[in-house]
Amino acid sequence: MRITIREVAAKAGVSVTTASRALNGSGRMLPETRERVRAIASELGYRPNSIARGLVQQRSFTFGMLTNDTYGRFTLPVAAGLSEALLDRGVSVFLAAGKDDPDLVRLNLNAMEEKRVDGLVIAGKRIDRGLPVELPDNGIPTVHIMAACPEGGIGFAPDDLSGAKLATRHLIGQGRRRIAHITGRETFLAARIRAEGWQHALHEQGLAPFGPAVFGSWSEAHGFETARTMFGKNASSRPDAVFCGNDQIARGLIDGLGALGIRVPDDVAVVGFDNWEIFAQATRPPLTTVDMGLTEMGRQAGLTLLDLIDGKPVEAGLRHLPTSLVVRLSCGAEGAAQ
Amino acid sequence: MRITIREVAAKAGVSVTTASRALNGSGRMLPETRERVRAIASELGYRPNSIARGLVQQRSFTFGMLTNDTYGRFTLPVAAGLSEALLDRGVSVFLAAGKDDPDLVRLNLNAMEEKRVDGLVIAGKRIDRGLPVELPDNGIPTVHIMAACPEGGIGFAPDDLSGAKLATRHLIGQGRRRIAHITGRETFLAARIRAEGWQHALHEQGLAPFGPAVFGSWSEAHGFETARTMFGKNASSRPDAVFCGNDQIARGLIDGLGALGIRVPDDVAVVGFDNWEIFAQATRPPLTTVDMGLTEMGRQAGLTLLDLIDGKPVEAGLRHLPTSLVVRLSCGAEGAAQ
DNA sequence: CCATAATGGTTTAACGTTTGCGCAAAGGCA
DNA sequence: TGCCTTTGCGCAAACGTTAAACCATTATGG
Repeated sequence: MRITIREVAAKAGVSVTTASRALNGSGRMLPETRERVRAIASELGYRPNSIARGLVQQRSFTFGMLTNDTYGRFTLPVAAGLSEALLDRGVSVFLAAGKDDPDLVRLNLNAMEEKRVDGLVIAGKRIDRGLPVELPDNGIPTVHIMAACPEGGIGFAPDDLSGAKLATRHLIGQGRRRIAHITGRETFLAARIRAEGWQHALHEQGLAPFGPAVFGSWSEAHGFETARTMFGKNASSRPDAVFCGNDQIARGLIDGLGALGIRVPDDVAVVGFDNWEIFAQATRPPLTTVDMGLTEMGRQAGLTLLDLIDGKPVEAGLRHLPTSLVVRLSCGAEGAAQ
Repeated sequence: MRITIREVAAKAGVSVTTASRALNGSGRMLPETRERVRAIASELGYRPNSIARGLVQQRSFTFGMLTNDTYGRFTLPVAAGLSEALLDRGVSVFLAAGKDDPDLVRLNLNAMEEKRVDGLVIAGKRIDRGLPVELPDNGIPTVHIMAACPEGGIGFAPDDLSGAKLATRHLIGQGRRRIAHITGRETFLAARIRAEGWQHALHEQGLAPFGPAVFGSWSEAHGFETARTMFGKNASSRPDAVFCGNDQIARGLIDGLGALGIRVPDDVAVVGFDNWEIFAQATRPPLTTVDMGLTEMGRQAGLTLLDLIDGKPVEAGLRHLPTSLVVRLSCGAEGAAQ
């Protein structure tokens, strides 16, 4: 049996209450008493029982994170930021990676309700789709990350618009003028917004988009194929840079260009989106790309949830977190980071 | 305030005790009474408070998973299997993705102790390294997944040996005879074992390994470079197949071969290891690779932990779980799955 | 010197469950 | 009838902690 506060109190010769207060830094008592209790607690290896505390305080010091991202590409950075922000507040995070099966989601949601999580993070893969389940209003403070955020809810998403502008402007800054855009399915809001950012940044400088945005799947295959269709023609009618909607498309494009004997970044500069590090770094050449700040997003979501629980005023709505450009070699910049 | 069992009992006109027993299917009572209580509970939307139950039963119905895999490539499939196996037993899983910082690990470990997790899963990236922290003997049942397993502990790992044999035999079955092996750092036990499996499978058929195993980093770059060194010579002294130690090396190799004008699978068949799906599928051609059964590993770890907690006899030691070959196109097989 | 406040605690109740034990009523058996 | 068993349920304690209320003692202010 683990050691309880009762035994600490007994050994210290004080009441359980006093021991509790000594350890929590609350109440009034002789500094000497507090120290004695603490010394004995650590000597005995006492660990407060978070469950018992939870029962009386009506809090579990526990958050739940529900996601449908099976590969963990988005989930894990978010979860890492979340955990990290909560660690020193004593809050742990349940992770339920539940695919898109409504029944599974519901079961997980149930489990979290029974566990009395203090807060809920709904994390998705796209900003215009929510869970495959109507979230019952269970009174649990909730934030949404990269997932559709219901009316009056609180959401976090990357600022796709300025991310796209960042990438495009950088290409312009590198002297590129004929900048194309290859991206994912037009049904994705993110794809439409990024395309819009690309156009904005170009118009800003009096440049015209190089053709319409090429929508397609979010896959390498799409990038690879588009290399052929876009660069197959005579060299004079080719773009000198491409901003891609994600890193996979960018990589497919680069590989496709390689197959056509077109050099990156010499002939064509390429910028991706997502900064999926393990992937972007391995691209040849390493991929310049827009970082969505997922870890920071997780951190902020955690802090916001804490505020919400503490009853602090929290503004509803969607927060677009700043993105940043990670410059590697595919854009032709000098002195790029590896 | 959430609705408690007290209110259910009151509305059903029974004592709290009877209500509890009705809902848990324990005790003796009129079937009619049991049904009435249950109906009222669901009508009221009653959710048992897992915290209160945990306090009296001295269990939290909670596992902790500690990992140092930042990308989630291994962690998320394992976590998915774990959660899934535990869901219908009412157990949820805390995830702490803690890099390799000893202090962070210790903090997370502390948090889990205070949360009174019933079981602990230590998940790593390699089978010959454990946590950067000496695990205190806190009496919490623990299993290790893809991480060094202390004396007398319980561990799960892919069967690297037979996985490597599987891959190599498949290449032999495709008519390949000059089979090379490119893999990761020799300091990794997994690299040495896979190399051994490769040799075994060849000797089995009276074939000699094509040169020594080429150890290096676990990266695409290593595969890409080795394409040059291994295939740069005259065509007669080239392998006709390569078994790679992971999917990244395989992909690097394939890309490198492409750059040399060597066709996969026509000239050289390639098999990887890991079945990192999103990656293997996007390789051109799609990568035949060894699946480590990570999800199944998570599931088994969960079930084992449950047995351990229930006091059932569980044999100590490392369990090597079967791997399977996922045949795509890079090995030249007919009728391969996409 | 009295009223009041501060100090350093303790006592007691509470959080929402489960569970060992008790107990009345009904049934079975000789 | 008398005794034992079964049925159906309630009482009360327990899990480990926090927190509101209380209390005796000592210090403070006018």
